[in-house]
Amino acid sequence: MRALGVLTWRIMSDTTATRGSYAKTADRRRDILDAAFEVFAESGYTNGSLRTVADRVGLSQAGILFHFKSKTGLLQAVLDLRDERSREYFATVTSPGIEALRGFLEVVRMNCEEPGMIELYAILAAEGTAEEHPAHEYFRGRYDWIGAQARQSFIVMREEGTLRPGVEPGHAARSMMAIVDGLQLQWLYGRTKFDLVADVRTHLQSLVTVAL
Amino acid sequence: MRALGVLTWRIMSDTTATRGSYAKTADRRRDILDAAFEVFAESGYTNGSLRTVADRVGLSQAGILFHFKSKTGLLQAVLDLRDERSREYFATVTSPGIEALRGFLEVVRMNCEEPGMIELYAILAAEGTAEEHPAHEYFRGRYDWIGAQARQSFIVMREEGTLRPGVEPGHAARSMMAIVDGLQLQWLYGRTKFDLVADVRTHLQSLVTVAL
DNA sequence: TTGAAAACTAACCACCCCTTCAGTTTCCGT
DNA sequence: ACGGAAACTGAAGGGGTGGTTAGTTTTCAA
Repeated sequence: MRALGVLTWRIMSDTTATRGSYAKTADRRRDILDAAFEVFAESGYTNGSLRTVADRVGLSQAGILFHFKSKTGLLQAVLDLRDERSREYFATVTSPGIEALRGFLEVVRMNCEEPGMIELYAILAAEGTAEEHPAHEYFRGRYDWIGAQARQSFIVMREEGTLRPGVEPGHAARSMMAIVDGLQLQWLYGRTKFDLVADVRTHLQSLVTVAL
Repeated sequence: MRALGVLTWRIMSDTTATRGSYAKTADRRRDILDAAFEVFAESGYTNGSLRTVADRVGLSQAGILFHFKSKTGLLQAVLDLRDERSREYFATVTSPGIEALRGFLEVVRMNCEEPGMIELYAILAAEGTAEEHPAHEYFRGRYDWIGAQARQSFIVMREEGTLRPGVEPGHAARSMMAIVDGLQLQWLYGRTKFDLVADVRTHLQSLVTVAL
């Protein structure tokens, strides 16, 4: 009887596995991710420490390593979470062309309302230029994806005749991303106050003939 | 006699001071600065270590702190040295206007030939967004200076009628700096090969009516 | 209510960091 | 050639890092 019970448990444990998380665990993980987002945005990945993340969320350092098995794992989770929104936003709205550009502008506007977003990407993108950096592949892929997406939009617009004459789609795509990154950096130094979204729109407007 | 001698020495030491450096010291310092330039360009300031600088130049870690009293002192020296060139270049060539823009393009071209330059500024500019960072003031001042300089040039050109109609000098200046910073970042990720100087020139050309 | 898994902590490890300092070697003016 | 300053080293101090582990508390299903 008992032996049979244990056997049943063994079998169940092999199939249904380990019992699952507690109710509040999901919230905890989210708290940790939010704190990590802040810390990485302020100090970057290498310089930001698990300890400060832990302090900020009211846990021990080992505690957060229970939820995310390593520091790089935590970074990955942060990036994945933040990617989710813009990616799903793009998935619904976008077909290549003027609408995609407007969507891009919209994403920029959204990021401006959560300044941590700008800090995080500015710092990590620079830090991630080193090939061994855990975020290197992420940003390489990101630039590839956005760049290709944008280029495709400009190509479509050229065929439609809405691309300003003489503008090369590849250059337009690169310059679009560059303007955003560069302006964000200036914005972080905060000396000169300016409307980031307006500046980006002005630049995009110089590339196309239809109103944005 | 002896007491008088000591007195004289005291007086001399007050005026002519300490004897001065050895012959090869200047070269040593230069070697250290070059190595530090490399290390900071690769890993940034916080992450780059004095030890790797020391190893690369064949000195002990304490040895390089004899020449530069602290790590931040070393960074300052690196920045000062690198600033020297472009600053003196600008001082000779520049009066605000189209010539200043051409000079700016020339500086970009120069930096492209020494890629470490691009790495260093991309990484440090992002790292330096934190207010307590030793390079923070440096970059704030740099953006201020270049931005004001550029804006002045665009204003002059507007009066000359060589600024493309509808272009606002402030936006033009910001976008000019942004394009460079942003493209440099893409260039560091190196996936897409492109001519950085050509892209910058194309952008500048979209702002003015005279050929660059 | 009980008992086992999940959640968490404290302590520790091994490593790297910048800086300081007491000595040692190298240079070089006299 | 000598003597003292400059140049440099090795070791140690004090601090912070990510990661591991043994043990404790909390949750929750049966």
